[in-house]
Parts: sequence; C-alpha cells; structure tokens
Amino acid sequence: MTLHRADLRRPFPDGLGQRLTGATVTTLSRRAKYGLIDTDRGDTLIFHLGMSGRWRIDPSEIGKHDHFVIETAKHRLALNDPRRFGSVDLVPTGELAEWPAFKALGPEPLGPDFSARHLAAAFKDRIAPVKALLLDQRVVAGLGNIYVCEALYLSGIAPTRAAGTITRPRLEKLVTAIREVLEAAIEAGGSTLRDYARPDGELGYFAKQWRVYGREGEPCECGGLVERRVDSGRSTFWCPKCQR
DNA sequence: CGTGTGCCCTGACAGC
DNA sequence: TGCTGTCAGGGCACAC
Repeated sequence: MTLHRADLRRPFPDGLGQRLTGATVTTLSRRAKYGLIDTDRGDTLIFHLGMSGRWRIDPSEIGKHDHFVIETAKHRLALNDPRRFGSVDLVPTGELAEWPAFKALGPEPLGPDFSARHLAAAFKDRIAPVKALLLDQRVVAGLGNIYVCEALYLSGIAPTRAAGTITRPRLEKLVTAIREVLEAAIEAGGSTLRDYARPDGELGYFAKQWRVYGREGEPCECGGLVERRVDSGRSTFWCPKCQR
C-alpha cells in the first residue's frame, strides 16, 4: 500500500499501511455513495469517490492523481481523484453503524424501507425545497444532483416546492420515479458527464436518456422549455410547465 | 433545530 | 496558440 499524498478531503487515517498490509479482503459492499471493503483484521475501508474519483485497475503507470495505491495478490488498484473531493477512512467493522456519516443515513432508495410513508414523515412540516431534501443523505441515501432532477421531472414535482406541501399520491409517484431512474441508470451503466467511465473503460450511457438534466432551452414533451436554475452553486434543470 | 450559502480542487471546454 | 471565464456526479462548515 502506498500513499502519494497526505490527504484527500481529509487526512488519510493513521496506521492505514499497518492495518491493511497482509490483510485479506473478505467482503465488498456499498452504503449510500460510499464503497466498503472489509478485511479479516476486523477493519472496514470506506471510500468515497467525490465528484471525480475512480479506481484504476492495473494502471500501466502511476499518474499524478493516483493518490492511494493498494497491491493485492493479483492486482494493483489506484484511487485516482483529480479534484480530491473523495475520502478514505478505516473503521472497525463493528463500529460502522456508529460512524458519523452512516449514523443518520436514510434508507437505500432501492431497498424495502424507502416508501411514500417514509418521505411523508421526513418531509412533514418542512418548508425547504423538495430538491434540497432529496439530496440530503439523511432523508434518502445515495441520490445525487442528476437523478434528483430526473426523478422530480418524471413525477411532475417542481424542485422548488416546499417538501411538506406535497400530497401523499404525489409522494407515491416520486418514490416510483426515483426507483425507475436509478434502475434505468444502473441498467445503462451509469451517467457520463465529461469523463466518467465504467471500470472496463467504457462510458456510461444513461446520459443519453436524461430528460431534463443538461437540456436547458430544449423543448419538453409538454411544449414548454426546460429551464436551469442555480442554488448555492448547483444546477437544477426542470420544466416549469409540467412540474408543479 | 432548519435553512441557505459558499468553499474545497482540478480539468475540460468555450470564446476571444 | 494561449489566455480567461464558467462549469462540474458531493459534502460539509458556517451563519442566521
């Protein structure tokens, strides 16, 4: 294991090398936008790819942004992250549930605990825009900017709408739309924006299926035009005519 | 507590 | 061919 700098979003954990060297990987999994690698030493390596991170498998050479490199028996894995918005943490597996970023995490959107009932409870009395709450990982875990825009479009809900004012039938539609968007994206191999690639190097083709994201000024099926707005530096794309 | 803003950082791209 | 400005899949600290 080699570190090529001292930190990403935050410093790499102390003792990373000693705790990983010689360990055997027992399980690979995911929670929200974090990847989890369990070892037989009782530790879990938690990584987040941020906006620009990727794992490079057996790279021909170690590049400028290959910050963290793991050698396994068969492969070399390089965590490459130009913007360094990603993170690496090492936590005892038994303490994962108490890990700060996981403790308050909402349900997985494709799991059994995500429902209109859950959203109704999370949105109750909230005046914040529904888009902001869907991006809040404590409400639902793992949705990002693109998929939230797409799901709100599919369910006909304006991103600016106060979350607590959405009726139950429309929350049902929203839950369905979120699942549909995620399943379609997974099926297509992810979303390509600029340079995202799948582990095999192929691009993710879900971008071609975006209905509103990145389509400012283009016509919606309803005859309206897709608009873009920016809130605290992040873009929202939506059709004001069919999203209310 | 809930809400909204701005920053972390680099690279790609458009326009001049 | 540079240069400059804008924008980007996320998360979190901070102010009110």
